[in-house]
Amino acid sequence: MNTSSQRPVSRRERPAKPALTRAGIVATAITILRTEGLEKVTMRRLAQELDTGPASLYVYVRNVAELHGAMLDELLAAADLRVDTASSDWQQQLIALLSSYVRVLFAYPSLARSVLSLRPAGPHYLRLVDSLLALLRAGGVLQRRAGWGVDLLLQFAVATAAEHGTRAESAETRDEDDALAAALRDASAEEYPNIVATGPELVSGTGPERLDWGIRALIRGIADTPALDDRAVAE
Amino acid sequence: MNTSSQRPVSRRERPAKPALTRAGIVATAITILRTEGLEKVTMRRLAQELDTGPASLYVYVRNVAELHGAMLDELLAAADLRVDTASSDWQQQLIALLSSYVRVLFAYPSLARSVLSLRPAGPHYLRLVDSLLALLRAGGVLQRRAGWGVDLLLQFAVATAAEHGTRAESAETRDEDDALAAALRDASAEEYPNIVATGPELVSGTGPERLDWGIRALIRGIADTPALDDRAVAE
DNA sequence: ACCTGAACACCGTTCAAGT
DNA sequence: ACCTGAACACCGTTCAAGT
Repeated sequence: MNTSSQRPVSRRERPAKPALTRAGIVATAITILRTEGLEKVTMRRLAQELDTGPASLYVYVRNVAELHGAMLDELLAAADLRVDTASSDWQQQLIALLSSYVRVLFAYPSLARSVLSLRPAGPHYLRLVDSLLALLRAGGVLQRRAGWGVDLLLQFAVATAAEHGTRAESAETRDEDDALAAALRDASAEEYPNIVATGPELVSGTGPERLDWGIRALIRGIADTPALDDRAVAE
Repeated sequence: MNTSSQRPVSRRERPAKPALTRAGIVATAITILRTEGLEKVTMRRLAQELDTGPASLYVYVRNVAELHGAMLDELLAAADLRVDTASSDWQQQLIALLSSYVRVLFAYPSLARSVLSLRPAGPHYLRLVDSLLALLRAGGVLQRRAGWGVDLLLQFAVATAAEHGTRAESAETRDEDDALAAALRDASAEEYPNIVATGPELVSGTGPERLDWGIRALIRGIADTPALDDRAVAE
Protein backbone atom coordinates (compact mmCIF):
# COMPACT_ATOMS: atom_id res chain seq x y z
CA MET A 1 0.00 0.00 0.00
CA ASN A 2 2.47 2.60 1.16
CA THR A 3 5.74 1.27 -0.18
CA SER A 4 5.41 2.70 -3.65
CA SER A 5 6.88 6.15 -3.15
CA GLN A 6 10.25 5.10 -4.50
CA ARG A 7 10.95 2.96 -7.53
CA PRO A 8 13.35 0.23 -6.36
CA VAL A 9 16.63 0.34 -8.28
CA SER A 10 17.60 -3.20 -7.42
CA ARG A 11 21.00 -4.12 -8.82
CA ARG A 12 20.00 -7.74 -8.65
CA GLU A 13 16.65 -9.39 -8.08
CA ARG A 14 16.59 -8.27 -4.42
CA PRO A 15 12.96 -7.85 -3.27
CA ALA A 16 13.36 -4.12 -2.64
CA LYS A 17 14.51 -3.99 0.97
CA PRO A 18 12.23 -1.40 2.62
CA ALA A 19 13.69 1.47 4.62
CA LEU A 20 13.80 0.92 8.37
CA THR A 21 11.19 2.79 10.37
CA ARG A 22 10.01 2.47 13.93
CA ALA A 23 6.53 1.56 12.73
CA GLY A 24 7.93 -1.10 10.41
CA ILE A 25 10.02 -2.60 13.18
CA VAL A 26 7.01 -2.76 15.51
CA ALA A 27 4.83 -4.26 12.78
CA THR A 28 7.39 -6.95 12.04
CA ALA A 29 7.74 -7.66 15.74
CA ILE A 30 3.99 -8.18 16.02
CA THR A 31 4.01 -10.54 13.06
CA ILE A 32 6.61 -12.69 14.77
CA LEU A 33 4.67 -12.42 18.04
CA ARG A 34 1.49 -13.69 16.39
CA THR A 35 3.10 -16.56 14.55
CA GLU A 36 5.83 -17.72 16.91
CA GLY A 37 5.39 -16.07 20.28
CA LEU A 38 7.24 -13.35 22.18
CA GLU A 39 10.26 -15.45 22.98
CA LYS A 40 11.11 -15.43 19.28
CA VAL A 41 10.87 -11.65 19.10
CA THR A 42 14.55 -11.01 19.74
CA MET A 43 16.60 -8.14 18.40
CA ARG A 44 18.67 -10.57 16.39
CA ARG A 45 15.70 -12.36 14.88
CA LEU A 46 13.95 -9.07 14.15
CA ALA A 47 17.04 -7.72 12.42
CA GLN A 48 17.30 -10.87 10.33
CA GLU A 49 13.67 -10.53 9.30
CA LEU A 50 14.32 -6.91 8.27
CA ASP A 51 17.46 -7.87 6.42
CA THR A 52 19.85 -5.91 8.59
CA GLY A 53 22.03 -6.28 11.67
CA PRO A 54 20.76 -6.07 15.25
CA ALA A 55 22.70 -2.87 15.90
CA SER A 56 20.59 -1.01 13.34
CA LEU A 57 17.44 -1.40 15.40
CA TYR A 58 18.86 0.66 18.22
CA VAL A 59 18.44 3.76 16.08
CA TYR A 60 14.66 3.36 16.47
CA VAL A 61 14.09 1.64 19.79
CA ARG A 62 15.96 2.18 23.02
CA ASN A 63 15.89 -1.44 24.12
CA VAL A 64 13.73 -4.57 24.24
CA ALA A 65 11.50 -3.22 27.01
CA GLU A 66 10.64 -0.15 24.99
CA LEU A 67 9.91 -2.34 22.00
CA HIS A 68 7.46 -4.38 24.07
CA GLY A 69 5.70 -1.20 25.13
CA ALA A 70 5.33 -0.10 21.52
CA MET A 71 3.98 -3.53 20.61
CA LEU A 72 1.32 -3.35 23.32
CA ASP A 73 0.16 0.05 22.17
CA GLU A 74 -0.10 -1.21 18.61
CA LEU A 75 -2.14 -4.21 19.74
CA LEU A 76 -4.47 -1.91 21.66
CA ALA A 77 -5.14 0.00 18.46
CA ALA A 78 -7.31 -2.90 17.32
CA ALA A 79 -9.33 -3.06 20.55
CA ASP A 80 -12.38 -0.91 21.16
CA LEU A 81 -11.45 1.36 24.03
CA ARG A 82 -14.02 4.12 23.64
CA VAL A 83 -16.96 4.35 26.00
CA ASP A 84 -20.27 6.09 26.21
CA THR A 85 -20.64 7.76 29.60
CA ALA A 86 -24.20 8.77 28.78
CA SER A 87 -25.20 5.12 28.85
CA SER A 88 -26.96 3.82 31.93
CA ASP A 89 -24.80 1.15 33.50
CA TRP A 90 -21.27 2.42 34.06
CA GLN A 91 -20.29 -0.70 36.02
CA GLN A 92 -21.26 -3.04 33.23
CA GLN A 93 -19.35 -0.88 30.78
CA LEU A 94 -16.33 -0.87 33.02
CA ILE A 95 -16.38 -4.65 33.20
CA ALA A 96 -16.64 -4.85 29.41
CA LEU A 97 -13.81 -2.37 28.88
CA LEU A 98 -11.43 -4.04 31.27
CA SER A 99 -12.33 -7.42 29.81
CA SER A 100 -11.34 -6.11 26.37
CA TYR A 101 -7.95 -5.19 27.74
CA VAL A 102 -7.57 -8.52 29.48
CA ARG A 103 -8.50 -10.28 26.26
CA VAL A 104 -5.68 -8.58 24.37
CA LEU A 105 -3.22 -9.49 27.10
CA PHE A 106 -4.51 -13.06 27.39
CA ALA A 107 -3.66 -13.59 23.75
CA TYR A 108 -0.02 -12.76 24.48
CA PRO A 109 0.67 -13.61 28.12
CA SER A 110 4.42 -13.31 27.84
CA LEU A 111 3.89 -9.74 26.69
CA ALA A 112 1.69 -9.16 29.73
CA ARG A 113 4.52 -10.33 31.95
CA SER A 114 6.82 -7.85 30.30
CA VAL A 115 4.28 -5.01 30.47
CA LEU A 116 3.93 -5.33 34.24
CA SER A 117 7.23 -3.56 34.68
CA LEU A 118 6.81 -1.09 31.88
CA ARG A 119 4.51 1.91 32.49
CA PRO A 120 3.28 2.10 28.91
CA ALA A 121 2.64 5.64 27.69
CA GLY A 122 1.42 5.22 24.11
CA PRO A 123 -1.68 6.98 22.77
CA HIS A 124 -3.91 3.90 22.85
CA TYR A 125 -2.92 3.15 26.39
CA LEU A 126 -3.79 6.71 27.38
CA ARG A 127 -7.14 6.23 25.66
CA LEU A 128 -7.75 3.22 27.91
CA VAL A 129 -6.81 5.19 31.02
CA ASP A 130 -9.06 8.03 29.98
CA SER A 131 -12.01 5.71 29.36
CA LEU A 132 -11.60 4.01 32.73
CA LEU A 133 -11.55 7.39 34.42
CA ALA A 134 -14.63 8.48 32.48
CA LEU A 135 -16.61 5.51 33.74
CA LEU A 136 -15.48 5.84 37.35
CA ARG A 137 -16.37 9.53 37.31
CA ALA A 138 -19.70 8.75 35.68
CA GLY A 139 -20.30 6.41 38.60
CA GLY A 140 -19.67 9.26 41.00
CA VAL A 141 -16.44 7.82 42.37
CA LEU A 142 -14.46 10.48 44.19
CA GLN A 143 -11.51 12.04 42.41
CA ARG A 144 -8.65 10.47 44.28
CA ARG A 145 -10.25 7.05 44.50
CA ALA A 146 -10.75 7.13 40.75
CA GLY A 147 -7.15 8.11 40.09
CA TRP A 148 -5.75 5.43 42.35
CA GLY A 149 -8.38 2.93 41.28
CA VAL A 150 -7.36 3.08 37.64
CA ASP A 151 -3.92 1.89 38.69
CA LEU A 152 -5.47 -0.97 40.63
CA LEU A 153 -7.68 -2.06 37.74
CA LEU A 154 -4.90 -1.97 35.16
CA GLN A 155 -2.53 -3.82 37.44
CA PHE A 156 -5.15 -6.49 38.04
CA ALA A 157 -5.70 -6.97 34.31
CA VAL A 158 -2.01 -7.30 33.52
CA ALA A 159 -1.23 -9.55 36.48
CA THR A 160 -4.13 -11.85 35.69
CA ALA A 161 -3.00 -12.24 32.11
CA ALA A 162 0.62 -12.76 33.13
CA GLU A 163 -0.35 -15.42 35.66
CA HIS A 164 -2.65 -17.21 33.28
CA GLY A 165 -0.11 -17.04 30.54
CA THR A 166 2.79 -18.97 31.86
CA ARG A 167 0.63 -21.81 32.93
CA ALA A 168 -1.27 -22.11 29.68
CA GLU A 169 1.86 -21.80 27.56
CA SER A 170 3.99 -24.71 28.57
CA ALA A 171 3.12 -28.24 29.54
CA GLU A 172 5.58 -28.31 32.42
CA THR A 173 3.90 -25.48 34.24
CA ARG A 174 0.83 -27.69 34.25
CA ASP A 175 2.79 -29.82 36.66
CA GLU A 176 3.48 -26.82 38.86
CA ASP A 177 -0.19 -25.97 38.84
CA ASP A 178 -0.98 -29.49 39.89
CA ALA A 179 1.73 -29.19 42.51
CA LEU A 180 -0.07 -26.29 44.18
CA ALA A 181 -3.48 -27.88 43.78
CA ALA A 182 -2.12 -31.10 45.21
CA ALA A 183 -0.38 -29.26 48.05
CA LEU A 184 -3.64 -27.54 48.92
CA ARG A 185 -5.57 -30.79 48.71
CA ASP A 186 -3.11 -32.80 50.74
CA ALA A 187 -2.43 -30.09 53.31
CA SER A 188 -2.33 -31.42 56.85
CA ALA A 189 -5.35 -30.32 58.87
CA GLU A 190 -3.08 -29.79 61.84
CA GLU A 191 -0.58 -27.55 60.07
CA TYR A 192 -2.99 -25.71 57.80
CA PRO A 193 -6.48 -25.91 59.29
CA ASN A 194 -7.91 -23.03 57.26
CA ILE A 195 -6.72 -24.37 53.94
CA VAL A 196 -8.32 -27.69 54.75
CA ALA A 197 -11.52 -26.02 55.94
CA THR A 198 -11.81 -23.84 52.85
CA GLY A 199 -11.09 -26.88 50.75
CA PRO A 200 -12.23 -26.89 47.14
CA GLU A 201 -13.34 -23.24 47.23
CA LEU A 202 -9.71 -22.28 46.79
CA VAL A 203 -9.68 -23.66 43.28
CA SER A 204 -13.39 -23.44 42.45
CA GLY A 205 -14.93 -21.56 39.56
CA THR A 206 -13.94 -21.08 35.95
CA GLY A 207 -11.45 -18.50 34.78
CA PRO A 208 -14.10 -16.09 33.48
CA GLU A 209 -16.19 -16.43 36.64
CA ARG A 210 -13.24 -15.50 38.81
CA LEU A 211 -12.21 -12.68 36.47
CA ASP A 212 -15.69 -11.20 36.55
CA TRP A 213 -15.89 -11.45 40.31
CA GLY A 214 -12.43 -9.92 40.63
CA ILE A 215 -13.34 -6.88 38.57
CA ARG A 216 -16.57 -6.36 40.50
CA ALA A 217 -14.78 -6.70 43.83
CA LEU A 218 -12.22 -4.15 42.67
CA ILE A 219 -14.85 -1.65 41.54
CA ARG A 220 -16.73 -1.94 44.80
CA GLY A 221 -13.58 -1.56 46.86
CA ILE A 222 -12.43 1.45 44.84
CA ALA A 223 -15.79 3.19 45.09
CA ASP A 224 -16.35 2.54 48.79
CA THR A 225 -12.93 2.83 50.39
CA PRO A 226 -12.02 6.27 51.76
CA ALA A 227 -8.68 7.65 50.68
CA LEU A 228 -6.64 10.28 52.48
CA ASP A 229 -8.07 13.76 51.96
CA ASP A 230 -10.79 12.60 49.62
CA ARG A 231 -12.31 15.35 47.53
CA ALA A 232 -15.47 15.19 45.50
CA VAL A 233 -15.28 15.56 41.76
CA ALA A 234 -15.23 19.20 40.75
CA GLU A 235 -18.30 19.59 38.63
CA MET B 1 23.96 -31.61 60.36
CA ASN B 2 23.53 -34.41 57.92
CA THR B 3 26.77 -34.22 55.97
CA SER B 4 28.84 -36.24 58.40
CA SER B 5 28.12 -39.75 57.19
CA GLN B 6 31.31 -39.84 55.18
CA ARG B 7 34.76 -38.62 56.27
CA PRO B 8 36.15 -36.47 53.44
CA VAL B 9 39.33 -38.01 52.04
CA SER B 10 40.72 -34.87 50.45
CA ARG B 11 43.77 -35.73 48.39
CA ARG B 12 45.05 -32.15 48.53
CA GLU B 13 44.30 -29.12 50.70
CA ARG B 14 41.00 -28.52 48.88
CA PRO B 15 38.64 -26.74 51.30
CA ALA B 16 36.48 -29.80 51.61
CA LYS B 17 34.01 -29.20 48.80
CA PRO B 18 30.63 -29.76 50.44
CA ALA B 19 28.24 -32.29 48.96
CA LEU B 20 25.54 -30.83 46.75
CA THR B 21 22.11 -30.64 48.31
CA ARG B 22 18.96 -28.84 47.27
CA ALA B 23 19.08 -26.78 50.46
CA GLY B 24 22.70 -25.84 49.84
CA ILE B 25 21.95 -24.77 46.31
CA VAL B 26 19.04 -22.60 47.44
CA ALA B 27 21.12 -21.07 50.24
CA THR B 28 23.92 -20.19 47.83
CA ALA B 29 21.40 -18.75 45.40
CA ILE B 30 20.04 -16.49 48.14
CA THR B 31 23.51 -15.32 49.05
CA ILE B 32 24.09 -14.24 45.46
CA LEU B 33 20.62 -12.67 45.38
CA ARG B 34 21.37 -10.58 48.45
CA THR B 35 24.77 -9.41 47.35
CA GLU B 36 24.42 -9.06 43.59
CA GLY B 37 20.77 -9.34 42.60
CA LEU B 38 18.67 -11.95 40.87
CA GLU B 39 20.13 -11.36 37.43
CA LYS B 40 23.40 -12.79 38.72
CA VAL B 41 21.70 -15.92 40.03
CA THR B 42 22.27 -18.00 36.91
CA MET B 43 22.77 -21.73 36.76
CA ARG B 44 26.30 -21.20 35.50
CA ARG B 45 27.23 -18.71 38.20
CA LEU B 46 25.63 -20.88 40.88
CA ALA B 47 27.53 -23.92 39.67
CA GLN B 48 30.78 -21.97 39.71
CA GLU B 49 30.09 -20.85 43.27
CA LEU B 50 29.47 -24.47 44.26
CA ASP B 51 32.58 -25.63 42.47
CA THR B 52 30.81 -27.81 39.93
CA GLY B 53 29.33 -27.67 36.45
CA PRO B 54 25.88 -26.30 35.66
CA ALA B 55 24.60 -29.70 34.60
CA SER B 56 24.99 -30.99 38.15
CA LEU B 57 22.35 -28.62 39.49
CA TYR B 58 19.66 -30.25 37.42
CA VAL B 59 19.76 -33.25 39.72
CA TYR B 60 18.25 -31.05 42.44
CA VAL B 61 16.17 -28.41 40.67
CA ARG B 62 14.02 -28.87 37.60
CA ASN B 63 14.80 -25.47 36.10
CA VAL B 64 15.37 -21.81 36.95
CA ALA B 65 11.67 -21.15 37.63
CA GLU B 66 11.55 -23.89 40.22
CA LEU B 67 14.70 -22.52 41.80
CA HIS B 68 13.08 -19.10 42.13
CA GLY B 69 10.09 -20.68 43.85
CA ALA B 70 12.35 -22.41 46.35
CA MET B 71 14.17 -19.15 46.98
CA LEU B 72 10.92 -17.33 47.75
CA ASP B 73 9.85 -19.97 50.20
CA GLU B 74 13.19 -19.74 51.96
CA LEU B 75 12.92 -15.95 52.18
CA LEU B 76 9.44 -16.31 53.67
CA ALA B 77 10.89 -18.49 56.42
CA ALA B 78 12.33 -15.35 58.00
CA ALA B 79 9.05 -13.41 57.86
CA ASP B 80 6.43 -13.63 60.59
CA LEU B 81 3.43 -15.21 58.92
CA ARG B 82 1.49 -16.44 61.93
CA VAL B 83 -1.61 -14.65 63.11
CA ASP B 84 -3.82 -14.52 66.16
CA THR B 85 -7.44 -14.87 65.11
CA ALA B 86 -8.59 -14.30 68.67
CA SER B 87 -7.34 -10.72 68.45
CA SER B 88 -9.86 -8.00 67.88
CA ASP B 89 -9.08 -6.33 64.60
CA TRP B 90 -8.79 -8.85 61.79
CA GLN B 91 -8.57 -6.15 59.13
CA GLN B 92 -5.61 -4.48 60.76
CA GLN B 93 -3.93 -7.84 61.11
CA LEU B 94 -4.60 -8.64 57.48
CA ILE B 95 -3.03 -5.36 56.42
CA ALA B 96 0.02 -6.11 58.58
CA LEU B 97 0.36 -9.65 57.24
CA LEU B 98 0.11 -8.69 53.60
CA SER B 99 2.50 -5.82 54.21
CA SER B 100 5.02 -8.32 55.57
CA TYR B 101 4.76 -10.28 52.37
CA VAL B 102 5.05 -7.15 50.26
CA ARG B 103 8.12 -6.11 52.23
CA VAL B 104 9.90 -9.38 51.43
CA LEU B 105 9.04 -9.00 47.75
CA PHE B 106 9.97 -5.31 47.67
CA ALA B 107 13.46 -6.24 48.76
CA TYR B 108 13.84 -8.43 45.66
CA PRO B 109 11.56 -7.05 42.96
CA SER B 110 13.04 -9.11 40.18
CA LEU B 111 12.13 -12.20 42.17
CA ALA B 112 8.59 -10.84 42.50
CA ARG B 113 8.41 -10.57 38.72
CA SER B 114 9.46 -14.16 38.43
CA VAL B 115 7.04 -15.33 41.14
CA LEU B 116 4.03 -13.87 39.35
CA SER B 117 4.08 -16.77 36.92
CA LEU B 118 5.03 -19.42 39.40
CA ARG B 119 2.34 -20.73 41.73
CA PRO B 120 4.65 -21.31 44.68
CA ALA B 121 3.78 -24.34 46.80
CA GLY B 122 6.38 -24.38 49.56
CA PRO B 123 5.52 -24.80 53.25
CA HIS B 124 6.02 -21.16 54.16
CA TYR B 125 3.90 -20.00 51.29
CA LEU B 126 1.14 -22.35 52.43
CA ARG B 127 1.47 -20.86 55.89
CA LEU B 128 0.84 -17.43 54.40
CA VAL B 129 -2.23 -18.69 52.52
CA ASP B 130 -3.53 -20.34 55.67
CA SER B 131 -3.08 -17.18 57.73
CA LEU B 132 -4.85 -15.02 55.16
CA LEU B 133 -7.74 -17.45 55.14
CA ALA B 134 -7.85 -17.47 58.92
CA LEU B 135 -8.24 -13.70 59.04
CA LEU B 136 -10.86 -13.52 56.32
CA ARG B 137 -12.85 -16.24 58.05
CA ALA B 138 -12.43 -14.51 61.37
CA GLY B 139 -13.95 -11.46 59.70
CA GLY B 140 -16.96 -13.51 58.68
CA VAL B 141 -16.16 -13.40 54.97
CA LEU B 142 -18.12 -16.07 53.12
CA GLN B 143 -16.31 -19.23 52.12
CA ARG B 144 -16.00 -18.72 48.39
CA ARG B 145 -15.20 -15.02 48.65
CA ALA B 146 -12.42 -15.88 51.07
CA GLY B 147 -11.00 -18.56 48.78
CA TRP B 148 -11.04 -16.33 45.74
CA GLY B 149 -10.03 -13.29 47.75
CA VAL B 150 -6.78 -14.86 48.90
CA ASP B 151 -5.78 -15.15 45.26
CA LEU B 152 -6.60 -11.50 44.70
CA LEU B 153 -4.61 -10.34 47.72
CA LEU B 154 -1.53 -12.40 46.87
CA GLN B 155 -1.62 -11.31 43.26
CA PHE B 156 -1.86 -7.69 44.33
CA ALA B 157 1.15 -8.03 46.61
CA VAL B 158 3.31 -9.67 43.96
CA ALA B 159 2.26 -7.33 41.16
CA THR B 160 2.87 -4.25 43.31
CA ALA B 161 6.36 -5.42 44.17
CA ALA B 162 7.13 -6.38 40.59
CA GLU B 163 5.96 -3.00 39.31
CA HIS B 164 7.81 -1.07 41.93
CA GLY B 165 10.91 -3.09 41.39
CA THR B 166 11.78 -2.46 37.84
CA ARG B 167 11.43 1.22 38.26
CA ALA B 168 13.47 1.45 41.41
CA GLU B 169 16.20 -0.82 40.12
CA SER B 170 17.54 0.94 37.09
CA ALA B 171 18.05 4.57 36.30
CA GLU B 172 16.70 4.26 32.78
CA THR B 173 13.28 3.18 33.94
CA ARG B 174 13.15 6.47 35.79
CA ASP B 175 12.96 8.00 32.35
CA GLU B 176 10.05 5.74 31.46
CA ASP B 177 8.31 6.74 34.65
CA ASP B 178 8.80 10.34 33.79
CA ALA B 179 7.58 9.54 30.29
CA LEU B 180 4.23 8.36 31.65
CA ALA B 181 3.98 11.17 34.18
CA ALA B 182 4.83 13.65 31.45
CA ALA B 183 2.36 12.05 29.05
CA LEU B 184 -0.38 12.35 31.68
CA ARG B 185 0.58 15.93 32.46
CA ASP B 186 0.81 17.02 28.86
CA ALA B 187 -2.27 15.13 27.68
CA SER B 188 -4.46 17.16 25.39
CA ALA B 189 -7.74 18.18 27.03
CA GLU B 190 -9.52 17.48 23.80
CA GLU B 191 -8.19 13.95 23.31
CA TYR B 192 -8.10 12.89 26.95
CA PRO B 193 -10.52 15.08 28.91
CA ASN B 194 -10.76 12.77 31.91
CA ILE B 195 -7.02 12.45 32.35
CA VAL B 196 -6.75 16.22 32.31
CA ALA B 197 -9.68 16.59 34.71
CA THR B 198 -8.28 14.06 37.16
CA GLY B 199 -4.94 15.72 36.89
CA PRO B 200 -2.44 15.29 39.70
CA GLU B 201 -4.62 12.75 41.54
CA LEU B 202 -3.35 10.12 39.11
CA VAL B 203 0.12 10.32 40.58
CA SER B 204 -0.69 11.64 44.05
CA GLY B 205 0.17 9.97 47.34
CA THR B 206 3.24 8.16 48.58
CA GLY B 207 3.93 4.50 47.87
CA PRO B 208 2.90 3.34 51.36
CA GLU B 209 -0.28 5.43 51.26
CA ARG B 210 -1.37 3.88 48.00
CA LEU B 211 -0.40 0.39 49.17
CA ASP B 212 -2.43 0.76 52.34
CA TRP B 213 -5.43 2.08 50.43
CA GLY B 214 -5.11 -0.74 47.89
CA ILE B 215 -5.18 -3.43 50.54
CA ARG B 216 -8.18 -1.85 52.25
CA ALA B 217 -10.04 -1.50 48.96
CA LEU B 218 -9.33 -5.14 48.21
CA ILE B 219 -10.54 -6.35 51.59
CA ARG B 220 -13.73 -4.35 51.30
CA GLY B 221 -14.40 -5.58 47.78
CA ILE B 222 -13.72 -9.20 48.72
CA ALA B 223 -15.98 -9.05 51.77
CA ASP B 224 -18.87 -7.25 50.09
CA THR B 225 -19.01 -8.64 46.57
CA PRO B 226 -21.36 -11.59 46.04
CA ALA B 227 -19.86 -14.61 44.29
CA LEU B 228 -21.75 -17.27 42.41
CA ASP B 229 -23.48 -19.69 44.77
CA ASP B 230 -22.07 -18.10 47.87
CA ARG B 231 -22.24 -20.24 50.95
CA ALA B 232 -21.75 -19.20 54.51
CA VAL B 233 -18.81 -20.56 56.45
CA ALA B 234 -19.63 -23.96 57.87
CA GLU B 235 -19.22 -23.50 61.60
C1' DA C 1 22.34 -42.67 41.42
C1' DC C 2 24.98 -38.95 41.04
C1' DC C 3 28.04 -36.04 38.68
C1' DT C 4 30.38 -33.91 34.75
C1' DG C 5 32.66 -31.73 30.26
C1' DA C 6 31.34 -30.26 26.38
C1' DA C 7 28.28 -28.88 23.24
C1' DC C 8 23.88 -26.89 21.23
C1' DA C 9 21.61 -23.06 20.18
C1' DC C 10 21.12 -19.05 21.33
C1' DC C 11 20.85 -13.90 23.90
C1' DG C 12 21.13 -7.91 24.43
C1' DT C 13 23.96 -4.27 23.70
C1' DT C 14 28.05 -1.48 22.38
C1' DC C 15 31.38 0.49 19.46
C1' DA C 16 34.44 1.79 15.93
C1' DA C 17 34.10 2.30 11.29
C1' DG C 18 31.83 3.27 7.21
C1' DT C 19 28.44 5.99 4.00
C1' DA D 1 22.38 10.99 10.57
C1' DC D 2 21.94 6.51 9.66
C1' DC D 3 23.62 2.01 9.26
C1' DT D 4 26.66 -1.95 10.04
C1' DG D 5 30.13 -6.07 11.16
C1' DA D 6 32.06 -7.75 14.65
C1' DA D 7 32.82 -8.35 19.14
C1' DC D 8 31.89 -8.55 24.29
C1' DA D 9 30.10 -10.98 27.71
C1' DC D 10 27.12 -13.82 28.56
C1' DC D 11 22.61 -17.34 28.84
C1' DG D 12 19.50 -22.37 29.98
C1' DT D 13 19.45 -26.95 29.09
C1' DT D 14 20.73 -31.57 27.25
C1' DC D 15 23.40 -35.58 26.67
C1' DA D 16 26.75 -39.07 26.41
C1' DA D 17 30.13 -40.61 29.27
C1' DG D 18 32.11 -41.46 33.48
C1' DT D 19 32.21 -43.07 38.66
